[in-house]
Amino acid sequence: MNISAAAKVTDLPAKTIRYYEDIGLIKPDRTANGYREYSGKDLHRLRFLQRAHSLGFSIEECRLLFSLYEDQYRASADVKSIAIDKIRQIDRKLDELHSLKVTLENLADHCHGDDRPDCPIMDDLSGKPTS
Amino acid sequence: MNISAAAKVTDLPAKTIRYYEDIGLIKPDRTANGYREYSGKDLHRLRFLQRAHSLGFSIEECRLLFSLYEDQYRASADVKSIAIDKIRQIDRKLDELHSLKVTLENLADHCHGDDRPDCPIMDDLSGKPTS
DNA sequence: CCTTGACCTTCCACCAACTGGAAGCCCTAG
DNA sequence: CTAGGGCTTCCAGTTGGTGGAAGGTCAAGG
Repeated sequence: MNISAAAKVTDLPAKTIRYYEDIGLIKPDRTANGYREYSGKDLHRLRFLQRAHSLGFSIEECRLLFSLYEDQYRASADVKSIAIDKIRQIDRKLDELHSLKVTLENLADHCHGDDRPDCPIMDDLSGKPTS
Repeated sequence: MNISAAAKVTDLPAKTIRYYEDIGLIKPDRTANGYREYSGKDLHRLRFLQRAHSLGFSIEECRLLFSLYEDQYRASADVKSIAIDKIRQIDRKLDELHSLKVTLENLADHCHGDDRPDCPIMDDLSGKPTS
C-alpha cells in the first residue's frame, strides 16, 4: 500500500506520515522505484499513533506508549500511570482556561459594546485601576 | 531604564522583550553605547502586551488590540467582539479537553493498573474492539 | 591602571508538530 | 507521446519564544 492509501486508512495526512518516518516512528519498506510501501503492521502502528495522538498524547508520549505496547510483559500500571498523568495535565489546562474565560467574561460583561470609545476591557489591559 | 529593569517591572523576560522588538511590537530608544532605553510609554506598552498575552490573546491579537487602544475613537464594540471571539475559542478548547478527559478517565477506570500486562488502554489504542 | 563580574549587544540554533511548496522522477491512460 | 497525477527529497515557515556563543561596556575593588 502506498502513502496516499495509507493516509486514507489511517486518517493521517501523507505529510504527517513522512514526518513520522523522519523522526523514527515508523520505517516502511520501499518498492523498487523508491516509493514507500506500508504493510499491515505499519498501518496498525500508524493507527495506534493516530489514536494516541488524538487522545492528546505528545509524539514522545506516543513513542513511549508504543514501546510499552510492544513489550508484552509490561505492567498495565505503567500504562495507567501515563494516562493518569495526562488526565492531570488536562485538568490543569482546564482550570487555566476556565479562569481565563471568567476574566474575559467579566471584562466583556462590563463593556457596553457600542460605538462609543470608552471600554473597560481596554482600561484593564492598559492597567487602569478598576473603579 | 535598561532592559533588565524593564523586564522586572513588566514581568516579561528580557529575551521576550527583545523578541517583541524583532517582530515590531516595540521600538525603544538606544543610548549612546547601543543599550536599549525604555521610556514610561514603552513600559506601559509592554505591560499592556503582557496583560493581553496572559489573557490568552495571540501576539497578532495583542498587536491589533494595541492599535485599537491607540485609536481613541474606536468603538468599544470592536474591542468587545474580539473578547467575545476569544471566549468562544476558549469554550471550544474547553469542550475538546473535557471530552478527552472523559475518554481517558473511562480507559483508566477500566485498567486494573497492576503488574499484569493486560490493559484496556492499550487495547483501545491498538484498535481492539471494546468488549 | 587593571581586572573581574555583571551587564549589554547581535546572531544563530532549537523546541513541537507539522504544513506548503518547489524541483524532479515515475507511471498510466488516451 | 504527452498530460495528469502520484511519488520522492529538501527547504522554509509556522508560534512564541529560549539557550548559548562571541564580544562590547561599565562600575567597583585592589
